Amino acid sequence: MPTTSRRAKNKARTRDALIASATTLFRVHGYEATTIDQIAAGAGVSRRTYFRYFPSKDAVVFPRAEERLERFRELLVPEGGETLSETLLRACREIGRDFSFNWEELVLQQRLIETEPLLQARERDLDQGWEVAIAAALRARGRDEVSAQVLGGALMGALRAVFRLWTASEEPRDLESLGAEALTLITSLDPPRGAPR
Amino acid sequence: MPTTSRRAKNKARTRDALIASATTLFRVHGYEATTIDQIAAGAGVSRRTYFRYFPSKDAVVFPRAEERLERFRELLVPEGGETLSETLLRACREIGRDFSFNWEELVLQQRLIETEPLLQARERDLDQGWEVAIAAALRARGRDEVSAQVLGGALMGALRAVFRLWTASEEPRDLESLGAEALTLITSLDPPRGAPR
DNA sequence: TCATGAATTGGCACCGAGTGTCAAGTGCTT
DNA sequence: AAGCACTTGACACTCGGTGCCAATTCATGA
Repeated sequence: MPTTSRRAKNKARTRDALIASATTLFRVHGYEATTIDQIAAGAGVSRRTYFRYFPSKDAVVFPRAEERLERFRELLVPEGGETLSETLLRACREIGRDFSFNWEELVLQQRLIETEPLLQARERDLDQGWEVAIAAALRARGRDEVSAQVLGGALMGALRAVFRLWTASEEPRDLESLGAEALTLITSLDPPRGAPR
Repeated sequence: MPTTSRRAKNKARTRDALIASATTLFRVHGYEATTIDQIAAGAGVSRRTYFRYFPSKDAVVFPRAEERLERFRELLVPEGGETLSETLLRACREIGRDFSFNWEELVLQQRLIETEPLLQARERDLDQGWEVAIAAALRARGRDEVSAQVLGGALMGALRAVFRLWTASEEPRDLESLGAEALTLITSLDPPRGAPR
C-alpha cells in the first residue's frame, strides 16, 4: 500500500492548484481584491472545498510555513560540541539553502505580505513558532526559563530582520553571512552600566 | 475655545463606553463569542457607529496602543551622554511605570489576546511599530541600516519576551530590572567562532 | 467485476465583520 | 432662532467562514 494513493494524489493536486490560482490572482489583482470564489474557480473547485484545504483566506499565502518550521526544529538539535551560535548558524545555512532556491517566490510573497496589515500580522504570528523553537533549544542547553525566552525573542528578532533585509535587496545576497553578521552584531552590544545580578 | 468642546467630550465618552462594553463582554463571553452588535448595544450606540470609532473588531482590544508607542518614541531621544542601553533602560523604566499602574488590566488583556490567534497576530503587528522606533533610534546614533534593523529586531524581541514574562507572573515583578536583566543576557551571548567582518 | 462503505465534494443556508449611502439628529456659530 | 457642519442610525450589500446534507468518487473485499 503506497502512501501516494489516488486520493492522496488528488488532494495534493487540488492543493497545489489552489495555491497556484491564489498566487496568480493575488499577483494580478492584489490580496484584498481577490475573493475566495475566484481562487476556487481558478482551481476548478468549489468555494466550500477551498475551506477544506485552508482554514482561512490568509493561510494560502503561507503554504509552506508548517513544514519549514518543522525542518527548523530538527536543525536546532545540536550536533557534536557546537555552541548555540554555531547551531544557529548551521540551521541558518540549511534553511538559507532552501530559501535561496525560492528567492523570487519568497520576494514576491514578501511584497504581497507588506501590502496587507493582516498578512504582516499573520507572518509575525508564524514567526512566534520559530521563536518558541529557539527558546526550546536554549532550554535544552540548560538555560532557565527567563533567559531562554528573552534570548529566543532577541535571536528570532534578529533573524526576522535579516530575512526582511534579504528579501528587500535587489539581488539574492548570501543569507548565511547575513545571519552570521547578525549574530556578531548582537554580541557586540555594550551592556548597561551597573547591570543587575 | 477649549479643546474639550461638547462634541469632543461626547466622542471621548462614547469611545470609553465602547471600550468598557467590549472589555466586559470579552471577559464574560470571550472574544469570538462577542459580536459587535452586542458591544455597540452595551455602549448605547449603533453598530455602524462602532466602526466610526474603531476600524475593526480587534482594534478595541488595543485602545492605548498608539499613544503608548508615541510616548516610547519620545523616550528614545537620548539625554546627555547616555549609551543606547541606558536610553533603553530609561525608556523601559518610564514605560514600566505606566504599565505597573495598569498591571491587572494588562494581564487580563494579555490573557484575552492569548485565547485568539488573530489577536496574537495583531499584537505582533503592533510590536513592529516599537521595533521600527528602536531601529530609528539606532540609526540616529550612527548605525548603518543593516545593524539598525537587526539590533532593533533583537532588542524588541527581548523586550516583548520580558513583557510576556511580566504579564505571565502571578505578582507584578519589577519591569525595570527585568528589562536590565534582558539586556545583560543579550550582551552575554557568545559570538560564533570565525565571525565574519 | 461488482457491491458496499468510507472519504471527498458541491450546493445551500446562515452568521458575523466591514463598508457605502443617505436621511435624521445634534452641537456650533452668528 | 436660523443656518451650518458634524455626528448618528438605519438599510443594503459584499465577503469570509461554518454547519449540514445529498451526490459523487475512491478503496476494499467477495
